[in-house]
Amino acid sequence: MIKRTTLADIAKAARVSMMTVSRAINNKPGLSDELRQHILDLAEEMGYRPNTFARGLATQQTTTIGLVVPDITNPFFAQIARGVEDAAFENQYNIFLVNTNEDDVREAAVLDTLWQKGIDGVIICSSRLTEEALEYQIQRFPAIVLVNRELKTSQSNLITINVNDHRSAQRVLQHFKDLGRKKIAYLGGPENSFSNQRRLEGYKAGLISADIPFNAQLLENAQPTTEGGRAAAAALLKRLPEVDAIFAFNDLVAVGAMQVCQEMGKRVPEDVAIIGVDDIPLATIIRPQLTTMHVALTHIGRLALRALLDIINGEGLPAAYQIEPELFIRDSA
Amino acid sequence: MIKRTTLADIAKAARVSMMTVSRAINNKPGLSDELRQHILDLAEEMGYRPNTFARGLATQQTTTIGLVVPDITNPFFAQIARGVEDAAFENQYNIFLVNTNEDDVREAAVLDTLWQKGIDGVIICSSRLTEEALEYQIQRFPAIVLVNRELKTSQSNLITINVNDHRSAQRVLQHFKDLGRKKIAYLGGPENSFSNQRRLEGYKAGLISADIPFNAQLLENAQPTTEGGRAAAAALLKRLPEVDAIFAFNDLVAVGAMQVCQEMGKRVPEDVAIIGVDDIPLATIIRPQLTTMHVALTHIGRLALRALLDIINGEGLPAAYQIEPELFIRDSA
DNA sequence: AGGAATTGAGTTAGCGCTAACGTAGAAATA
DNA sequence: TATTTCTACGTTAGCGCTAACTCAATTCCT
Repeated sequence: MIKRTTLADIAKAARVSMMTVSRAINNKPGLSDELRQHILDLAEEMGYRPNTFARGLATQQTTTIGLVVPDITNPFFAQIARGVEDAAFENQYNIFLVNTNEDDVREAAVLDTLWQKGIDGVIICSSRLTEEALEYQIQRFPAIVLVNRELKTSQSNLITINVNDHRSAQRVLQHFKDLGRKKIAYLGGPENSFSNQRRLEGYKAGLISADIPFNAQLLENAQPTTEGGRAAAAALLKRLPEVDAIFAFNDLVAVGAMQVCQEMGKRVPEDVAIIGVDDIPLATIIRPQLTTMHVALTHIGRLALRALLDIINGEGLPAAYQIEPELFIRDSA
Repeated sequence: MIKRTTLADIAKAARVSMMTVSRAINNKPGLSDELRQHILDLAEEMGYRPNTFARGLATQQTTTIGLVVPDITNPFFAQIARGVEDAAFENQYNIFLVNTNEDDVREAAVLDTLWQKGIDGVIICSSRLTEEALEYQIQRFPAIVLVNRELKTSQSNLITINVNDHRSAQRVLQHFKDLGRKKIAYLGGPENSFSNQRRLEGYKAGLISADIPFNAQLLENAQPTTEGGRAAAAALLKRLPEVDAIFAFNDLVAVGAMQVCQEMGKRVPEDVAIIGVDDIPLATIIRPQLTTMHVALTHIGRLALRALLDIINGEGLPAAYQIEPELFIRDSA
């Protein structure tokens, strides 16, 4: 490994003090243009790159943030992560990526190690921490952005970004109503999921608008995977074979449900119409292509990073962003 | 934000020197057990967490590594990343994640910023850099692991991990032969991809074993996406409608090809048998389920991290790992 | 019992960088 | 001309931590 060129090396070569070099590198005033250019040329020539750790120690800013996701393998989070990373790259920030594996103990543990690194802020996606634990984390980090999670109390160093799940569900119900469907089931996600609760409310509100009475028999909880969708759909259709529409917690669940329908000899969308949420790539790969509530995931990622930088830079901004999803009508409904 | 507890704070509270506290925290010899315990208790009580940046500055070790992938949105890399991160978590390492967007200029740029952070090592997946550029990177980082990329020269701080693409292709051809297929096409990946070249060689070798003459008409290059697979398969089948087997560069290409076949009224696997590579989650979601060369992706990720730590810790080890994929026979062939 | 080896600390210096203050000389002002 | 104000740099100190050295007190050996 080659030895790094340091500020001191350049200072010696240029026969000036380290401070002068520092000023030149950081484009700060206090030296003549010729000298600045000379130092810059020298730095270039000597292959100088500032050591960000050392700079971080001195300035207490690391230009590094943490990104906490349940599972990067899930395309939903992968898309968000991609958006975050792209925006971070543009702003010269680096990101620490950690997976919580949907486990709140591990989530607390990784936040702990992240905090040790002295990072400037964290973006936490779909946190499983309790309200209390989350508040503790918020007061220890300089800046936090919460994606897919709400918090009752508001803090000055916190911004939340949430999808409008309520409206999303209502829009789906609206579409089912337009299609003339009456037996509309909801294949919900994990019970402790916040989005699930909001979508359930939206589902109920949608039923009221469509003038359809609520029926608890049409509800089933599913793990947010294809397998979970299969299991939940199988249970649902065994209990109520006359279901003619399914609103799924997400696209994976929707695909699982679609498979089960087809295996039971039901045609999609003729016999059962299915709508998912998220619009992951799979939605257009599967046949029939999935009608789904499109959520601009990479956009959320970019927004999350910008929001975080806004907090770090002390700009006054909304404490909460609401993302409006859009119904993408394809072939399954 | 709360003020961090530092070593100095504890030293003052315990009325000992900072060094004594440092020794206690890092479990180094040189102090009595009682004093050590007392300091540890105090540290716990005061909520002390070492500042890893400061430690990194002093020790020149950051317990941080970089992970460079073309696109975390691609399930192939997401799985590997997950393996890397899991193993990193177990070893108390943190990872910087960066996407190159399959662009060699951006790849060089992110490696540059990574290097500035003074990280202990990098794992680079599917590097697009030239041999020369890669060698430059290798000599500037303490440790490097290359996944899905070979290098002619060998270096002491470098380990490569590659899938046995040659054998993989041969195994596929073997299976097609067993199925009695004769017109076997290869839908290759990008021309500059190393795996693609190796698979093409394996394909040719497989043809020889199967006693089938090589026919360049059966070759088509595809972008490694579903869309790319569709385009390539369409071109292929237009030219040579009698194709009865397709070996695809990866599962996404295979799925695209499968769709095109079905849309043209060909049955899979009866009329056209299709085999992919990688075994991403999609392979079991799609219908018919995809027969594919299974590659243990998270295992590769874990292996990559362990290999990197081995280099960092100066353990003598193989310079190259070869991963043997396995044929998972499902419904498409 | 006297010197060597060991134990349990403290002291010093420095990782690479920057904030804050200091200072010489030139230019501007009175 | 004496004084103030800039301009262009240099000096000092410190971010939080650790490596390497020092040193006093105890233990051990012959």
